[in-house]
Amino acid sequence: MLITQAPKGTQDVLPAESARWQAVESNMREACRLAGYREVRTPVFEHTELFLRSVGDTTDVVQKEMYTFLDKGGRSVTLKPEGTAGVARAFLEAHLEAGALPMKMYYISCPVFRYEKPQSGRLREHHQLGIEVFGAKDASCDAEGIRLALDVLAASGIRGLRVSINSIGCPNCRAAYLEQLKNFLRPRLPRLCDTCRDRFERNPLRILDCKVPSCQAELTDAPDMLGALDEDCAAHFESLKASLNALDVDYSVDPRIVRGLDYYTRTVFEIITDAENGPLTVCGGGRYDGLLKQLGGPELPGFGFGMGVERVLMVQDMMGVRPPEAPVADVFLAALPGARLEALKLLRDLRGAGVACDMDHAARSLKAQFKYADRLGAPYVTVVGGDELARGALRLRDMRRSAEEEIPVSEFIPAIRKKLAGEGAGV
RNA sequence: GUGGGCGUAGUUCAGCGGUUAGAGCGCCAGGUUGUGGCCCUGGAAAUCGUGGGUUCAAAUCCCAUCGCUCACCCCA
Repeated sequence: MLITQAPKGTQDVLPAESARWQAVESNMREACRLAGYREVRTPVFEHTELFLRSVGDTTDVVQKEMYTFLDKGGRSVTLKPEGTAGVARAFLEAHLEAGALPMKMYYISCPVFRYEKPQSGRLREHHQLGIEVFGAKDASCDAEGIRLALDVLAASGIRGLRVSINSIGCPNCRAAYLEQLKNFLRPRLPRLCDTCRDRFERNPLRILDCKVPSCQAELTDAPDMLGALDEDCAAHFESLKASLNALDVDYSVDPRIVRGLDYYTRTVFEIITDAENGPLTVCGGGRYDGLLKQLGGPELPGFGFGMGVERVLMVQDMMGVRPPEAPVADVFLAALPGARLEALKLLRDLRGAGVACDMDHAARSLKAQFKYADRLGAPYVTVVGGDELARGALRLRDMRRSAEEEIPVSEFIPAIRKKLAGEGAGV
């Protein structure tokens, strides 16, 4: 039994996996650079009050999933359960509304925490990539964000995802719709399932998404939100669809997309794939025009999304997308006894010339050093020492071709660089 | 929070009442005293998750507990 164990619902990213993370992250950075987003980093924890007022104090996320605790000063703080609130707070605190608007920001592999029972694709700590834009009211902003998310996924080798969009209107038309929906449901309540009856007061929109067939049967004539949008919200939704078309985004309108965070207005969307156990959302987001005002700031619109890094990697696995493994070292220096200091000097010279190289640090036999080099994936191993070194040369072994040659020390670095440059072209 | 499944070498698993608990892969060593991968030989490695109970006898049956995992809820 090990004396240590990672906390429930957490995952280590071990050296063998970290390159995959970095690849997704660099795809995000590049897409954001091209689209004029700049990185923002905010604290891992915030005042609990921030989430109560943004995410919403009646949501499941706030009511039962937050990591909330008192610090030693008696302040209630919470590990962030999502990315938007902290960025909104930072935007307001730094008075970025006084600068150029819209302000387009992104974040990379931001840890987020939710106290849930872990299962496939769901962790207590996971990481999100995302964007937040403040001060852009047009639906072209929403479409641009969705396009960006798809571009990041495509660059990460993932295709064939479904984009589902919906509009949940503004507080005015949504309130009217909810009344309409509840009036429709009230007489049918006895025939709905237990969870739906529970949802009636808490979150009636969710009932539309119930998977129980008998509930679905009751809902065939239910009013939908899209039909209840007011004029401005309907126009915004039409504009969103036109913008997505302009950006070549294939989407479908899904009136059941709701989202579990209170701050959303108008546009909500999800990017979904089919996992073994059913649909899996890899990215979700939408518009939050009332958020800054609600936090005591100016009335400025907002839009953003969060993308789950672990889920993206999961989809890559499902689709067999596996980035090629880069060797840990391009050249491994296998030192013979008595030549370790020579090897160490050569190591520094090679690195100074930009060659990734490594050597043994465990006084191992030549055989063991070769074995280690092989496991690092090193394409070249150089034997340092012995007769060759005595006459001013090094023996270079090409591990894949099992061929060896002797190179004078003075020509060694240019020679190895030339070989590696050839590799780069071939790959 | 509710409900399933599973805990046996580093790992994937077999064994499911009866001597000293096995295998594949991995690991270490040797075959090759200056050379990896393949092959051969040998070796190390398990208080059978933990605690209690039943039994002449428990990895195996029962109970509890902890852990992992999957689904619901919700979400990335």
